[in-house]
Amino acid sequence: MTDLSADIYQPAELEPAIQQQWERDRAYRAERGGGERYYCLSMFPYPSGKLHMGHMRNYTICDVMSRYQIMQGRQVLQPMGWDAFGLPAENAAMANGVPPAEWTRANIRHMRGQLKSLGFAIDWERELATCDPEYYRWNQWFFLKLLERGIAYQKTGTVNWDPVDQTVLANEQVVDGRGWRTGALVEKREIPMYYLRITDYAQELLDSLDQLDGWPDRVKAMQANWIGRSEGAEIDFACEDQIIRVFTTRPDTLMGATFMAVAAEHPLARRAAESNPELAAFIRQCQKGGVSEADIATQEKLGMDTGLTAVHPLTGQAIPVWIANYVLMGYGEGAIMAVPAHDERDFEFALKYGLPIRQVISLPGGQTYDDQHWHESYAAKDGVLVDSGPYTGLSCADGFAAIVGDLEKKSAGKARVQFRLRDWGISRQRYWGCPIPIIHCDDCGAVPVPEEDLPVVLPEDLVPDGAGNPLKRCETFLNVPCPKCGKPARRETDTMDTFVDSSWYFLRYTGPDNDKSMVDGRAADWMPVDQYIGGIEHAILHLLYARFWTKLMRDEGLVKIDEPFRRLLTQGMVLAETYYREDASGRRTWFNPAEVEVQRDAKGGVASAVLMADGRPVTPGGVEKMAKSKNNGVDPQALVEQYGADTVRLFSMFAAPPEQSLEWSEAGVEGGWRFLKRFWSGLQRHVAAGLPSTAVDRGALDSRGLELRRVLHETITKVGDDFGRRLTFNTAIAAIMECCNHLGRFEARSDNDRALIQECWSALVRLIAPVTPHIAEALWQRLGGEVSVFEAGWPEVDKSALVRQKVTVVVQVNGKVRGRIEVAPGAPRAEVEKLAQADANVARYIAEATVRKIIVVPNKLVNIVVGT
RNA sequence: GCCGGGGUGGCGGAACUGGUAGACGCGCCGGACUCAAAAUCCGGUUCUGGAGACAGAGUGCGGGUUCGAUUCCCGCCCCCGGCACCA
Repeated sequence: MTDLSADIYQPAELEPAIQQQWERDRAYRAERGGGERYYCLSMFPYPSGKLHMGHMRNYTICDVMSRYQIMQGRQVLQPMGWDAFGLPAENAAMANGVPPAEWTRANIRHMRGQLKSLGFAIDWERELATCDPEYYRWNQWFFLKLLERGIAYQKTGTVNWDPVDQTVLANEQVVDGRGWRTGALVEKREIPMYYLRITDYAQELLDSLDQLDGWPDRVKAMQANWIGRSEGAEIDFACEDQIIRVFTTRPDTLMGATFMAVAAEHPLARRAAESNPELAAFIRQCQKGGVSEADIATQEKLGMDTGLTAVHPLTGQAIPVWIANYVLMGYGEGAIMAVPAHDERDFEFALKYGLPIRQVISLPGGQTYDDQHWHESYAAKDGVLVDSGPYTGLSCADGFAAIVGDLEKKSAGKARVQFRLRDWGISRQRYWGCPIPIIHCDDCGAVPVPEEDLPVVLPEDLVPDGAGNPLKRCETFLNVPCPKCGKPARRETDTMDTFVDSSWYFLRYTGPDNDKSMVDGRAADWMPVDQYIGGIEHAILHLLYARFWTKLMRDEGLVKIDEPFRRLLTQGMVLAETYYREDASGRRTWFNPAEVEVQRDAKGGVASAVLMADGRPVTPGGVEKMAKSKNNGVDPQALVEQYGADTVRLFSMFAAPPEQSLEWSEAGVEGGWRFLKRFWSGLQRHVAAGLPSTAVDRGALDSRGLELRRVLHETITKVGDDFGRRLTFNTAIAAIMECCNHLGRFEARSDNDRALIQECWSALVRLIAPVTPHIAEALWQRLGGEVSVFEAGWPEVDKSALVRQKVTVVVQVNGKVRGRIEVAPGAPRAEVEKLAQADANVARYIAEATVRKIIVVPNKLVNIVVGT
């Protein structure tokens, strides 16, 4: 049967046909087959409209790992869903008047189709969207449980306030301290919000990081720093009839405290301002600007003396109390004792306002304090206390203990552990989110919605206009009788942080059809997730909240696990070159790389770039993250249509290891396309000559055959290790390409050689299958496969094929390569040394010198150390 | 500002535990095929010198440890991610 069209690689016809075959067989239902379970999960997408390269990369990584596990005989769950609530839908609504629900659902439809065209082994029967009431009702239900347990509670929080639109702004809506739509100067404002006591779990979240062997160390380090456990002391300073409580990690420096500083929101600051208009004005000034930590940390340090003094708990000395904008109300006690000699921020502040600086820790070499050169060593803990009264001469550690001990005796302080982590504020003053199930009654206060009334359904026909939450104007939503007393009451209009939605979706995938409970016994079958894959930008917040939520559900008796994700892979960003033209006023117009043609010089360097439309030059603007603002986004869909899904998948796995950023390159895609064409035609030529009827006879192979077979089995070993352990798909693909190059140079001289070629193709098709599943499936059939290539199993390594007759050993003289010798593997040291010195080029370097030492690394290297 | 990561040929990257720097791919150069081009195939390709054998230099910069450093240590520079309401 010779079908001529089958001789040409035509992914546009091939891929949909293969996909239909998989769909017909329901090939990727998680429950299919037997074997050990493997849950392979990628972070679900926000349905922003179109699939972008970052999604494409994320889901391809996940699919490669899933398919590799399927080929290992495992039962694999690879689900997909939609992180469907959030700000972009409201922005889109403002821009074109479409309700967020409509916009979101249309995007989901479109993106689902795009995902399907990429051929992922997803179990679509488990798909979920967080904007569906069947999903978010469980957010609400669980929130009520947390309220009962006291984990959820209400307190005020600070938000960005746009005074013109009279609305709360997200941090990203604050641009240079101004509201994005109105341009008005943003203010801080305190409003009531719901919080979750994540700080109750701070120690456990920190401790259980140790269990996460499969997580990158850098992510664990970031989380540990974020949680920020510090051991120190709380110290009370009397100030008139009040107490200022501070937390410090350095009670040993207490004798060096020369002033105190409180946050602008601190009760003492407010009280002092009541009788002092200047202070009140300063506090108002501190109220300006955004709430983000980066803004606060980089702003100029400002302060003002309150005129009050506090009493030093040990010396009884009066020290001034200041208001300072670098003291945060949200951390510690909102007040600090300032020790300018041993804290860089206190130092900067003291220098600026002429406050005294008192050194209380000795410095290396008996150095004394120098205003001009504040140095990090001033924060060191390895000196001894000086000028510290009874504590002088103690080490920092002993001073710490002695001072805390004395404070405890005086009831003026005690040792305490403090976390940097703050409780999680989950209230959002936005429409497009999960309603917080609370009813406000004038008589009964904030009343939880009774469980049987859940879900509180979000009306889907509202259109936000930028001036506050439209739920506040939606009478049918707002008006409801109080569940306690039955009098008219109003619903809470705040919705939940979308991080709530994404904190447990991976659990819901295990039983998405259960309308009786949040999760069921199936969670135990699949959890924890064996492999989680997503962007490094989620290293802290999402992953911390998901870990926290899992522990909350455990403590509610819903799951039995402590940690949700066994292994984590954080993928890098997708970048592309940018091109622009600048007009007379310096404004830049950005051109998409697809519209630009690059011209190269004789060495291959970039000589110039021109816009294809008009042939005139454009300026390369460097490689940047794909973004609308730089117009350097490349649409995966267009590439799938041009080259097929397999080529796009191949390139994105080949161009960089998954953890690193990936630089987009059209030429690189072409390279992937050429490889697949060669792979296809090479295999077709072999098939066209007729499939061999017998397996290879290893004993009958000549040296060329043994060499090819050794390369093949080394490749199988390497690819298995790269897919299964190292997760470096780029090197796996390189190894497959290299093996193909060997195979292409191999000339069949006998039927046994042809049987070897069959062995090679049979293995190579299976090795490449996780990356390029469609072509592999098609070629597997042509090789005579009767079941899907994904049921065919992973090729086995024949260890006997790996044995080498000779190895090349490098010979160095004083660390520089001077020659190479061939020896039998495991040759005795003496023989290797002799051969190395006998090498003609090596001999030139050792003839005139004395050999002092010879280092031999077996089967690799000889280094002859000579001296004159 | 704080926390985390990165920097290797013309380009993306490889070198896994301190042992041949540059695998694989792109680009470029040369050749074959073609009337010609495209596609395809073959060869070369870190830089400098040399016809070559070979030699010297070389992994952001400056030091250090070591027989040997892209890899370990110290000090810098630049780029990227996160900083709690973007997701």
